[in-house]
Amino acid sequence: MKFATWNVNSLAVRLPQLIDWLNANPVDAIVLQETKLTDDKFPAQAINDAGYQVHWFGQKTYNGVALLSRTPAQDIVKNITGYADEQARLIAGTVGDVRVIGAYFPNGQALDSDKFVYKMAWLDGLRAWLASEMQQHKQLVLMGDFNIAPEDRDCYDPAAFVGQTHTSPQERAHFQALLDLGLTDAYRMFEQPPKSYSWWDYRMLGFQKNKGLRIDHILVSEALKPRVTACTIDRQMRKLPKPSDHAPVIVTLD
DNA sequence: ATGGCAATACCCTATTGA
Repeated sequence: MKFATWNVNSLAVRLPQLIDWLNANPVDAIVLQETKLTDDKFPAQAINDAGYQVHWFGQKTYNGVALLSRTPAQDIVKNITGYADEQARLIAGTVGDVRVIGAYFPNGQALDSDKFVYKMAWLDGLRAWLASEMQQHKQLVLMGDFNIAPEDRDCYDPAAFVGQTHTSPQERAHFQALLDLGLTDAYRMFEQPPKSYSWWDYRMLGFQKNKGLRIDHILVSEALKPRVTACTIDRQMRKLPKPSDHAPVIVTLD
């Protein structure tokens, strides 16, 4: 069984890459972030034709998420129950015996910005909802673009990020709080190449110089953890013409 | 050594991303 997450940075632009990727990587489910499409513009037919069921939840210009699965997903939830949000950032569904949650965490922009206040409140809301969700679904995976680099080794230059978002103690405390709920970072269950990242800035030859961040994550519940056999980042996607700035992350389970 | 991007909306320059 395989699950994946990918921030596509506009599904309108990245749809051909997604279809090609699904053909080459027949995962059981994948969650997408930053589709940047209103619901009426979502390319459901092309995704169905590729062999996937899909639920989506979007808005114009920003955000937007989707859950694709080979078998139909049940009990779909959009955004965080109990946290009123104007932005389309989360979608959940049950695929087989696993509760799959796909999320596009807020960026935060700057530590002193209103957007950072929103990021903290959103994370509070996520944790509260997730705690109850995990009680109802022992086999659960939370994946997406977390916009948090959990450790210094997840950032190409930790010193340069001091005072900025993505690596701040506040954000890392929130990431740890998710782990404390009983979740495990699937990527770190295995030995990985040093300087492994999932996002590289389009500017400054970020990818060519491997100046990146590992901010796209797959967290698994205790019940799911023993089934995990691999977790990888598909860097190849970042090498294509017109790439997303994020690479897909894939987890394999027994 | 430095700086180098992309997508969207709306009206061609601004905003946002991370």
